[in-house]
Amino acid sequence: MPEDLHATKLALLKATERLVAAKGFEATSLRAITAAAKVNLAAVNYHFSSKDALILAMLNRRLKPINEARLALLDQFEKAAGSKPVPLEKILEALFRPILDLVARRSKEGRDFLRLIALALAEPSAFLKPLVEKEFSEKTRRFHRALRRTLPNLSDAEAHWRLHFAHGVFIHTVAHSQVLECTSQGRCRITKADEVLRRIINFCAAGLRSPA
Amino acid sequence: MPEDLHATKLALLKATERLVAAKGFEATSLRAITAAAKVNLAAVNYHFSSKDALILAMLNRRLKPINEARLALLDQFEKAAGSKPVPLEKILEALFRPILDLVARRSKEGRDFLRLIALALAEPSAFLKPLVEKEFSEKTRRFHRALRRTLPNLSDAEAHWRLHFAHGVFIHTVAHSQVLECTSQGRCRITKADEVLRRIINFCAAGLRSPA
DNA sequence: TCTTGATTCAAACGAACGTTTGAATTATTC
DNA sequence: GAATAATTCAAACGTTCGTTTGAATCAAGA
Repeated sequence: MPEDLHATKLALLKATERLVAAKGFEATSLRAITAAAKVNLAAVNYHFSSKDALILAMLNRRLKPINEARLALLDQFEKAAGSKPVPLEKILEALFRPILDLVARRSKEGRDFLRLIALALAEPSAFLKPLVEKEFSEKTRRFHRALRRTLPNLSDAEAHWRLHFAHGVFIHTVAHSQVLECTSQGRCRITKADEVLRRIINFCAAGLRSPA
Repeated sequence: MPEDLHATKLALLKATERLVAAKGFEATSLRAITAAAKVNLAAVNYHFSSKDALILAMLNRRLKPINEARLALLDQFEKAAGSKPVPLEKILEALFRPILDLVARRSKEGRDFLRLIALALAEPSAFLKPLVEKEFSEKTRRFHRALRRTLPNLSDAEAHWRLHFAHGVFIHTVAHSQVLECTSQGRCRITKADEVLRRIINFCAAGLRSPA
């Protein structure tokens, strides 16, 4: 069943990704998308039934494999740790590496995707809520559990707060990297995934370990 | 010159703040704004000349006093420190307290404003760029300098990275607090400004102090 | 080859948008 | 209190939007 290989659908998903990242959800028209994808205007409603469904499909196409990779990495680190808790730095690596790898592997598409996450989080429009909540709640639960095993002196609430903080570091850093490039006058750039990962993990690990 | 006291302009600014925070920039129409403000549709173009200018005015109305308060606090702490560097926690307090105080003082309006910052950061539309860059670059420069005095072992670039991280913690935490409330199943709430401030400062200070 | 289903296409639909207009109304000044 | 400026108002402008339609085109299976 080569549903996703269908040339028209794929072209639409890619064009949507690029244009929405550049212009935002509402400001990107179906006419612009179909023109960029070189397909007919009616193709969107034919293949996806609506603009909202197209955008959801576009976000899901990237989100799903990334969240699977995150949980797979966490699984792997948990197995490697045996009965012991997973080292804090490994938990953070499982959380952040899949997205940063996407940036490194396919620079333009990866960056676009990060902008889209920031957009989706900020966008108050209702149709994105289910996706954001589903995406966040399940993943957060798993990582919250691992974190409490590794840092047992953290209370349940404190672990939630700090995981939220760590997420903030990561999302803000990668989604608004142009602000950093601007304020640092080009001295700081998000190019090498491993270097950025190391900096972020270093910062977050210290914050997470901080005594109350 | 009671420009800002003009009832129509003020009603428009307030209604814009509320509606844009709830719906986003593009999804909020002038018809919805003028209806909520109980003024005529043409009042926007008469008083602000365009929708974009209205939104910029609305953002500036909140941003300006907050950035002034941030720099004033930093000044105050620098004076108090005399010739010594400002304590790290004081730098962070100067950076974060003015916004959190707005949340505490006027809960609804403060929260709306934080959503607006996240929206403005994520929004790729061009007309916001000058405001965001102006807002960030000047303030960041002052705080970057103070940070390097307090943590002299931090390289110039490292200080930029970590200040960016700290900003991420703060903005993400307050702008997307509903995600935290959701994933923690209501156990974590952004209500008491002082408690949130303490948690954020504690996390960020540890991250900033972390050895390379 | 003919038929059937899937896909593409040009064209149009109604709705909503930001903005403009010019007259009506209100406030200010002399 | 008349004259002048500032503001409000209802109505309309032209544009763009997401979606729908029905015919044209394509791809196989019988």
